[in-house]
Amino acid sequence: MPRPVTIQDSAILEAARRVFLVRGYSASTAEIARRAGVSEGSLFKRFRTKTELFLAAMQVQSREQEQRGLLLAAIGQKPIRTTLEGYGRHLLRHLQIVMPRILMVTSSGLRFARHYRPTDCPPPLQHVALLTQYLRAEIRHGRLRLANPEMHADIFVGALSHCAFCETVLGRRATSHVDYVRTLVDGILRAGQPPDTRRTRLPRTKTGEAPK
Amino acid sequence: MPRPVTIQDSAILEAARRVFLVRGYSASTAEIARRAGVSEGSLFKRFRTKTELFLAAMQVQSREQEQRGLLLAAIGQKPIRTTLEGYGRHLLRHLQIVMPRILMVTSSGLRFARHYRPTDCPPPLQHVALLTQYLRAEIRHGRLRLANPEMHADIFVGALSHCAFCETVLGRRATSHVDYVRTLVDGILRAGQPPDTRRTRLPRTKTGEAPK
Amino acid sequence: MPRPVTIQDSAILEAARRVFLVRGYSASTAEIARRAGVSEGSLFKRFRTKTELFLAAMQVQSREQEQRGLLLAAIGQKPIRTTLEGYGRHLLRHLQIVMPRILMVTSSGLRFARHYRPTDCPPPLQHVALLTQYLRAEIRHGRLRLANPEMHADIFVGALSHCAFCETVLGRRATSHVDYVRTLVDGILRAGQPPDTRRTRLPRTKTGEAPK
Amino acid sequence: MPRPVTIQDSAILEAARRVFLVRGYSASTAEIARRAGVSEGSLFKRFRTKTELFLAAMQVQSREQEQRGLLLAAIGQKPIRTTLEGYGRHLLRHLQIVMPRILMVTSSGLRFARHYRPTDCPPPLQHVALLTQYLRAEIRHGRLRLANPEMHADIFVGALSHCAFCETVLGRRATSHVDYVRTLVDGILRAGQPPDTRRTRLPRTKTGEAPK
DNA sequence: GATGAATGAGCCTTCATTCAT
DNA sequence: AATGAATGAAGGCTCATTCAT
Repeated sequence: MPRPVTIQDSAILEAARRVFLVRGYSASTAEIARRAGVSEGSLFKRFRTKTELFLAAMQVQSREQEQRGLLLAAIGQKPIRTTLEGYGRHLLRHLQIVMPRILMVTSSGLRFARHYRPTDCPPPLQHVALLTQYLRAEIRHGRLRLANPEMHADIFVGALSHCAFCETVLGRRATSHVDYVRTLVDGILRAGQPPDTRRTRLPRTKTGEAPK
Repeated sequence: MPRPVTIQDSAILEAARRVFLVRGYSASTAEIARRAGVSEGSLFKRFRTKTELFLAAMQVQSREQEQRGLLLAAIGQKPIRTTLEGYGRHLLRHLQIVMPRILMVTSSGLRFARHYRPTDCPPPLQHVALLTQYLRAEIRHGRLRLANPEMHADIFVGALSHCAFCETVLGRRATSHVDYVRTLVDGILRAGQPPDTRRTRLPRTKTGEAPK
Repeated sequence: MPRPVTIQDSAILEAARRVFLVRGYSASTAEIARRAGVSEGSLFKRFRTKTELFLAAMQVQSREQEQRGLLLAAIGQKPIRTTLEGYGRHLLRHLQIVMPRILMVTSSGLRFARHYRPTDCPPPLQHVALLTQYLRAEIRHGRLRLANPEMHADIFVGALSHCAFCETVLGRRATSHVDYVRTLVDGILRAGQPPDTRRTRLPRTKTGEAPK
Repeated sequence: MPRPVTIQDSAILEAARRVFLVRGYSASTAEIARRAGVSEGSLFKRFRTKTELFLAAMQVQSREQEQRGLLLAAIGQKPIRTTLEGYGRHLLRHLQIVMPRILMVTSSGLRFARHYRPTDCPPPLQHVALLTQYLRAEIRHGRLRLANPEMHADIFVGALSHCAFCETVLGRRATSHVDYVRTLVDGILRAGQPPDTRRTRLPRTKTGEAPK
């Protein structure tokens, strides 16, 4: 009757995460073991190699499927603004967690591709794809008018991603996330209107004309 | 009278850059020396420390001041669309170079703060500040109408930054940069129109209303 | 439950001593590890630094307190000659061990002061102090007559120290230690007699007179 | 017509000496060159190897022959006390210079023997030999009575050597050199008197009897 | 003759990994 | 299962020495 396992993988992974995110991939396994309150031997019983541990620690276990369900369920039902703002705020929180880890993996010298199954679409693009799917559906329902939904999805995700990126690289910043997301949603809702209409409101001769 | 210098710092830095950007900060100085066709000893004659070499290699020598001049000179003169698209394309090219290096430095485990003067505005925010300055000026000239120029500048820079970020993390991608920038510029030019006005043009019953 | 310790610090120290005493401080840790039959890694698990190892190896664990007790217990009891000769022989043996190490540490380039507490009396002077204390006590007991006990103690220790020094620098030598010590003791015992008295016993016209 | 030599060996040697005596044999040739105000190239033009430079710097160019002449000339002429004190003071000054170098060479890992021509008698012993020769001569002249002149010479040189040794190892010290030498000379002059004579002055039963 | 740029061997030290208990 | 002692393969860095000018 073997002795039961007393060391939780989660404890190791959390310690590894804390250490790797501060010291980079070059952090030593010794420090991680110490932080996890575990012997180095145990570490390597669970993760055969440092790289394996690193990738596991940087892996994100998220409830993305759930959010995906919520977004798709809102199609044609809930107000677009409300839906997009809710999704945007969720996505930003998610990216705040994911971003430092992506940075770490990318710059570890390990190829990013190996981190995710090669068949999967890589995470940032997944969000763009999902949002595009939503926007297209709303367009089909006639609730939204957009010439290029994929581009807009990309800009929307991109801005949030950039926000998370800056916070990761520079530390906290002052901008209100709620306002930030709202402005992004405004951009999408406004895009339905043809720019020509608006242009009449500004001095015709000087501004905003497309280059010939 | 001593033997003339035959090893250029630039050659070392270029080799270091190539190696570091692929293998990360953990890349060995031996490999860098080999790539530069130089002895390890010479490496350390020029850069006393691996860290020093790393930071020097990741440093960006850019002609940002020049672009800054171009942008500010266009105020009230050149068409806004042309100016913004030109600036956007330039910024994207710049970010493609800068992004991988920022990533590397951030996640090297070296403390970022030590290597940039804390009084300086950090690079990504500099671009936002410059663009905001431009947008405000055009608004003052009555050539543009924007409720929140800073936010828009942030979204503009953010989207480009994200674009560069994705390319860095995932590798090349297909999207046309020209189109991408144009869509972003559209967003800014369109933003002058109040969303309320537009909303009346879409079927009332389906869009943007508060959830029942 | 972990693997039991199989490498004794003493084994490492002994090997280090052998190597350092022959090759000097510049001896390589690799050679020491080889001599100790141990991996270099293990070396640095025990001694964090080459310097630390060096100083530990040069440290002397001696039973000086014991000898101190013996000497002081003899005051007023055992014959002075016997006591001094015994102490002298012991001191010489001790110095033969200490001398090469002092030499090594002194000229290693490491600053001596950092490794001995500045409040402590440095080792060679400790012996002088102890012997002086003994001589003074015997003088107080009326068993010895000496104008300058400290000077005599210094000469006594000095001669033995020099003996050990020569052996260290030149290698073994022939002189009988027993005779050497006896002569030194003679010097102290004889010193009680004023030189003037003695001088009369030698042919007046030839010795020690001031030059005409 | 070759360009004349502008760098003096003596300047290099002096710099080397200063550096080696402080930093030990591990001192770098770069530092020595810098201290000497000379390029590393020039250093190695003069001394083919670091070891060669080291040994040359530690070599002593002294006027020992001169002192030898003075001492031997005094035989049977000048008062013994005056002669011995003069010689002692000279020897001490000499040893203060020689001692640190002997320490350095001994602990450099280079074999001491190689430093001096193997046919020569090593320096400390040379002094003992010379002094012995002098004492024997004075004994033959009937100006001195000593059972064991070699032993006394050895003690005399040894005490001075020890004095220099302590100063080298510990730094300056307070003892008056003049007094120190005088006491040593006293020891030799006194030794002529048989210890038995003196013993009568002390309580017979307790002190100083030779062990049976 | 003098210089200092260039080198490569080797040093101290770290660290991922294994292994005996 | 869990420990931590032990290891050996690098890694960063230094330095004596050479060489083109």
